[in-house]
Amino acid sequence: MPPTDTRSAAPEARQTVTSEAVLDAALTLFAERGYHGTALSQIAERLGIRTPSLYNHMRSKQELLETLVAATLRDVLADFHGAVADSEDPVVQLRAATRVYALRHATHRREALVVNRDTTSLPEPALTEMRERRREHERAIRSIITRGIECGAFAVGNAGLASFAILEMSVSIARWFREGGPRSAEQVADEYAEFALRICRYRG
Amino acid sequence: MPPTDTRSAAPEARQTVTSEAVLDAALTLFAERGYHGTALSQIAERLGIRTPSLYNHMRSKQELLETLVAATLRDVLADFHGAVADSEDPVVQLRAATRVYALRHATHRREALVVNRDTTSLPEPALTEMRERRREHERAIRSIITRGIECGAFAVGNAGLASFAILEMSVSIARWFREGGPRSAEQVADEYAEFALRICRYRG
DNA sequence: CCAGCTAGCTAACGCTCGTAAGTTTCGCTT
DNA sequence: AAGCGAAACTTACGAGCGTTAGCTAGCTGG
Repeated sequence: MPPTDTRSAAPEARQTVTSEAVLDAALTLFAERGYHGTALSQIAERLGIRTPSLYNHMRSKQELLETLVAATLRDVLADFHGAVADSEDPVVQLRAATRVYALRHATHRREALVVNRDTTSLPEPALTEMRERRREHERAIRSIITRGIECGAFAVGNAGLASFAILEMSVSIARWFREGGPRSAEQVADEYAEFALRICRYRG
Repeated sequence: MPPTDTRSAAPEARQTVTSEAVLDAALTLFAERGYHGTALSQIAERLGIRTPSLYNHMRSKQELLETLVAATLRDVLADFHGAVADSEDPVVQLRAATRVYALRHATHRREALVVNRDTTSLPEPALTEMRERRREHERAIRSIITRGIECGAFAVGNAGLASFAILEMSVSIARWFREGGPRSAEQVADEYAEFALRICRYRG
């Protein structure tokens, strides 16, 4: 990720901005103030260019949001499928799935904040598509819990309720986690994976 | 709560809007599209009046948000203090505190969504004040957990992590709960209170 | 060494926003 | 019946938004 120094002190080099840098700046500001609370002028300022120059690297403000959300949800699902591939055991799978999900929310805080706050601001074809991806993830977690109940590993009244609770407590890590704080992202993720199993009443 | 019929079919009565109705309309729209995503014209339209007429019932758009957030956080803290007053037992207190918090998020979904999404859009004196109230709540939950660990009722690695997880999984109820769905608000609240104790590893 | 592409720039657009000022309408009280 | 006040209205403003058009400078490849 290129931080793209807001202003190069030396005037010798023609500074140029990549579309990755635009996405990165947009990501930071959307996470901070929300999509509607962020003006393109603020993104441009952060990159050291004028507002219209942004259009050399993007098609529209909405496209920025769409790209960010789509990429994030794609990565989340990829994480998930990678995590549950190693085993068929619901206990192992739920621990691994929660771990990668929690870990992602600690290490990709901005993405998580934007997805959770501003997905609803997407234009309609994309909105439904993105909601479907989230639902797919939720259903997958739920089915792990259901299988765990069936085989006696879990004891929880309602798999849906548990899956919501597990996912959303993990999401919230993005709100308070700070890199360089008392706990590493991995430690937090391990702890949350444990919480997930406790919610499902696995006596580990 | 006065729903204030958007348009009275009968033209006989001079329809008049109260400031409670304005707050209610703002609450609905802020919850739906976010503070920055909502225009005063939309609030006015929902009330069947013209935009400038809103100023007979409020001072500014920001004041609307401030009022809504302040009232909600006040009620949350009142709920909490009412819930933990009955007992000194950390197990009983954590169950009761989680129950009322979860219940509030099921029964006051709009308020919860606005507080969680748009508190950061508040102007600076209010922002710090509101953050302080949330922190106060979080500290109170954490201290219950810490006391539970000390007396051996709970076994959890870190009280802070657990309190975050418990609070945030409850907050998210506002995102999916629907009145008239398969489970009542009370049932969900009870289940979540149980989740909280499981996270803290109380073998109930 | 020049042509062309890239990525800046300025200027300007049309629109919407929040808000202010002043006016009209209408029900209630006296 | 008159008058007052509340709450609606119209009109208008200045600012800021996202976006377009057209121009310019500089690096790159032939």
